Amino acid sequence: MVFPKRSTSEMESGGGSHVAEMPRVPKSARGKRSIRKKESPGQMMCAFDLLASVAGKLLDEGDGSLGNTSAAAPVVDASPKDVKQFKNEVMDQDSCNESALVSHIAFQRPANHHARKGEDLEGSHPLNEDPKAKSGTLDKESSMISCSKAELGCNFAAIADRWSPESVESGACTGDAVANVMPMITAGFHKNAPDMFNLLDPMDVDVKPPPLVSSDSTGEMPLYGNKIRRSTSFPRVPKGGMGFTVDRDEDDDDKSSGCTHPITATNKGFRPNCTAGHSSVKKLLACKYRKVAPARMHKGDLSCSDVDRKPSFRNKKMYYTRQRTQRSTFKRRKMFDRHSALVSEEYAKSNAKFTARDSHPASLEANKGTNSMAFQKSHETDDCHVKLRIKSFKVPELLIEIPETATVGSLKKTVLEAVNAILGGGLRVGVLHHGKKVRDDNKTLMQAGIAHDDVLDNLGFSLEPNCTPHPSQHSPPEDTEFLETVDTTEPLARIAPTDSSSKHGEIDASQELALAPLSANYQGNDHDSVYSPGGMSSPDKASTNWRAIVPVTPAYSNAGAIVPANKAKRSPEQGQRRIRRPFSVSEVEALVLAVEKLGTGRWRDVKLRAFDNAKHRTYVDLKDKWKTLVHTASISPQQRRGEPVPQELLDRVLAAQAYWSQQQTKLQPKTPPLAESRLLT
DNA sequence: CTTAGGG
DNA sequence: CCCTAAG
Repeated sequence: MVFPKRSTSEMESGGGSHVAEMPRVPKSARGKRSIRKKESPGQMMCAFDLLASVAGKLLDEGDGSLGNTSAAAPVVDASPKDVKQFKNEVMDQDSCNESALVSHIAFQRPANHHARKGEDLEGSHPLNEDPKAKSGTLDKESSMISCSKAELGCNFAAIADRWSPESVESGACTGDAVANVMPMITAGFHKNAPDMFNLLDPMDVDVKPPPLVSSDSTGEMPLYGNKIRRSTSFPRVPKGGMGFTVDRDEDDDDKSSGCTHPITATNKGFRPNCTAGHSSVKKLLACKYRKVAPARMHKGDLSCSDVDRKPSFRNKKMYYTRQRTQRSTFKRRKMFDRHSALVSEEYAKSNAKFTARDSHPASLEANKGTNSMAFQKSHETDDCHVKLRIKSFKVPELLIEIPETATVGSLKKTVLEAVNAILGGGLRVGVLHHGKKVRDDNKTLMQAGIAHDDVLDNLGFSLEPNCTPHPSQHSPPEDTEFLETVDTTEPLARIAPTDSSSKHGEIDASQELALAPLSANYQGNDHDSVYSPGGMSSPDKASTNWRAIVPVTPAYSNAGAIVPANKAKRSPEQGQRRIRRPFSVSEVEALVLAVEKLGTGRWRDVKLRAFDNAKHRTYVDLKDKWKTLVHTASISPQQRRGEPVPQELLDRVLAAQAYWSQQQTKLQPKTPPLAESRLLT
């Protein structure tokens, strides 16, 4: 048989030479893995990404304490100067930002806060205030808690205002087209604080933010197009069928959630370095945080609950800062979790404005569900395109608790993390039209009244918390999965955030978290149809009402409660088992294909080759799956359980298994690789 | 971090 | 899937 299709083109470094990839290439021979990250060409960054990236940079550069190498230089002594520096850095970064989209991050001091705080911040890092005093200072407005901090020993008071959807909306709508919003992050200080310094400058948004929405020619949302379409078209793939092939680069489901990327970033981004240790961040939203890490919320993961319990792949990757991130460690994450002090953030909401302009005649249908009723694009044909630009998103509030003794670097890190977390997973995008929330995701823009000629100022976007209140609700995880998330979410929006990877390849989507990821990468993946935007498939899930915010917010709003609450509820922190995600036939196929080519024993490569986009599915998972496949293939069909795997695939499994094990043994003695070629034929 | 295996 | 031992 012809097994391994040995194409010389393997990705492996050595790759080419003869036939098949060598079963085992010495690591040294392999290219640097870290570098291997693939980048997807066509992706663009969206506002979310930008924000995230900014944050990432911030973090990254932030201070040595964060970095591995620079560990030595804890930022500890913060002199006023440091702060300044910090600020500058930020600004610089901001300006550098490729995309330029970005927003500012400002630290504000609560007006009523003690002056000291401000001082501390500015002056130096370690804040020596009396914790108590601080907590006392909380605003009344803030629903959050002071208590928790005490426990934590954090000095900053966390403040959280809960925001209601309404508020969000209103904010969003407001309208000046131009207003930029900056994500404000309130750390310990109040949000309204009078004086704040902007760390980042508002960039000109002009720069073409990556098209959140616009792209012209394509007609559909550039980025997301695929996804969307797919979703619509294939609400769900029948289990048995092999709908899509997973095949290499594309497969997998995770893509959908945009969250992923951002999230990922987050996690990775910070290195939990202990140095900073003290501060950790916890999201209020239980979900957020966790999710973040996991990144994917849809499918199986229900939102919050399951997220990523263990640090596994998902978290790991954060391409953001580090290239190598792919392989970043769990450790970080773990550490992070552990130490985390807590930062609670409120949901961030944000709004964005965008302007719409004319556009091409393309259709926007993409976002609408398949079934739309009324008109499709009845209008004139001319401009069916609505171009929008989101100038910036504001992250309304972020609560962060951090010890006074924390370094500035840790503060940065914390903020970054919080931002990433939010971006990553905890948010979904809402669309507001004339101040009203447009909840029907299936409507076409036209139907929703968002026409090219109308849009400009009437359209708003909001970021809403994306967690689900209780995982329990979901029924079959599969079905439900995504819906929640999607539900309210505007298709477009979801899309937007995405692509992290594209940018520099850095961000991976790994995280499951967040928003729908959309990275281009995923295109092929959906087979699982994890998310069916349309939500059409399952009735139950129906959009039900998981409106984003509603349920969730309340729960978490009590800050005080939150912290403890989360833990109490489920401290997923360390570990719950990951949810089970049976391999689909297409995934199996992809696996088989990859193994045929790469052989057994090179799981990391298999992962990269065929499941790079599947955030969940670690190489260990793949190896395990292979193990089970081999077993499955060995037993009688009657004894097999679960979704049946086509016999053809099983046969290939056995053949590949046999082939590669043979190779392995052959090589052992000292057989030259060449031998294999003969064998093959 | 990866692999390989056992649980 | 998880966990661990070994590289």
